[in-house]
Amino acid sequence: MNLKQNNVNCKNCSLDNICFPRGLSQEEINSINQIIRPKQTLHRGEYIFRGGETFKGVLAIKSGTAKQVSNDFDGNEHILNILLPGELLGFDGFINNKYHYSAIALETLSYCVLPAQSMDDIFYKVPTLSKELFRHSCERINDYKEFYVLGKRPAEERLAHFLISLSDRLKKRGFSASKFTLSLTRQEMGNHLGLALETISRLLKKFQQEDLISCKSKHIEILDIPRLRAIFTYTE
Amino acid sequence: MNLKQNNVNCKNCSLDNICFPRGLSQEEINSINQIIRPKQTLHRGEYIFRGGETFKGVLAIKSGTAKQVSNDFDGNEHILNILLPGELLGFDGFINNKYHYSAIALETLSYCVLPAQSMDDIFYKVPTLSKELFRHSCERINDYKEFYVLGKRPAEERLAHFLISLSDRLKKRGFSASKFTLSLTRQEMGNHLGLALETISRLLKKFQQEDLISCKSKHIEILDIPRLRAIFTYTE
DNA sequence: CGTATTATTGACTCCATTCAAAGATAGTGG
DNA sequence: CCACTATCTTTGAATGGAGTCAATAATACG
Repeated sequence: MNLKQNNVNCKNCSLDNICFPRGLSQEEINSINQIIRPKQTLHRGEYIFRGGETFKGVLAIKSGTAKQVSNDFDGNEHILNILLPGELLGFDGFINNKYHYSAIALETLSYCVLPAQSMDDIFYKVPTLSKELFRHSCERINDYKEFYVLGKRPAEERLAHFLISLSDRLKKRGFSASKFTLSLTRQEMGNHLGLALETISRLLKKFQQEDLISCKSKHIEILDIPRLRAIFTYTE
Repeated sequence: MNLKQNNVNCKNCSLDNICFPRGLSQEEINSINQIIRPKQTLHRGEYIFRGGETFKGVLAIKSGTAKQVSNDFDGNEHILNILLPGELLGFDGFINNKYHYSAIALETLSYCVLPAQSMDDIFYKVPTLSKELFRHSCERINDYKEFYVLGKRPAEERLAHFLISLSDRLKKRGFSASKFTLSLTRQEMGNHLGLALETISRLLKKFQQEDLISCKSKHIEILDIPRLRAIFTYTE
């Protein structure tokens, strides 16, 4: 462990209003600071954790992006979600003390850890954080409910929703809402959205012809956010 | 409020190992007993809560079944889940202090309430229950992940999974795993699974011709659980 | 008993998949 | 730095699974 890692703490982290410290007081942030293990760095393709591994804690992406992946028994990969900085993962490890899905870095990535062995401590001593973790997990439930409903919609709506959802989440984290690099292949996007990679390709072309987006390889620019948003009609 | 309602308590409830008291000690069960509001009764079609309503608490189905429903802005209903006795609902109310989805009784139903106003108390004073609630919410995340992956599979697998999932959950609750009454129309099943009602009708017929199930109106009997289970290949 | 809702069945249609082949891009080593 | 290779993307054509439409049958309900 080097000094640079130790420098990371929640107090001076730009994600403090999104990540673990959301809703906590200064004192509480100080106290979780002693619990959170500072960031670890990974590169594209490396595993943050694997399905089946023992629960090591709830994690927070500090920088970079990741995909959450489930494997069925045929060996098929299912991309459950894309994770952005400030987003938490690993809640499922709380069930039977092991992770049920894998998380893989999509690009150079760093993350912080709320270690499994301190979870009990948190429930006993930091009720505000327990509550916050609970709220986070409830939010994930809502995310998946949205995915689930969206899964019944036509391909065009699914892709539009995916792009807008990314845009919204990036904006919330201080990144550009209209211009970003998506470290996913067409294959991976299709996998995540339950569509063939050819369908993704055709739809991206269509969106470009309609001047909704511009897209060169992995660089995506949304040219008309409201019109793209209007494509998927489903709202809570 | 009548005496009969007051008689309900977690200590003598048959669902104590599934519902709120799961994993709690006798003393802790005594203490939550004072928090949990005893059962309320509803009839088919009545709302347990409506999307948009203020969060009144996390609920537990005591008897009967319910559907969890989301409405898109076109007024279309989306059945997110079917709830059985001992299952908890209303976690989403924890976000912004309101429910985001509705819950509707599918038949005569009774439920218990862990009131919203005591949630803070629980986080501060009953860490074991906080932890248990957190675990429950994490399990719901996993449920929806499973739905999400399954949503990409063909119609036959989805219906097979739905029936087996019901069977498994009923068994866990002490009901018959092979014979049950499903208070859902073909329309509702189709809605939940993202299929047309005609598709449900055709598939149920097919399953019957293959001697996998027998089904007279709402009464379903699974004749060959292993073979029905083998239809959906996806496993965690 | 009659009416409304729900279920079945068939015919046709369409959206997205699959198959196939060519084109673009990125990464590697000489 | 360029050539070479592997991977990824685009595009077209054909196929198919599930949806839609429609008409009839069965069931539930007041």
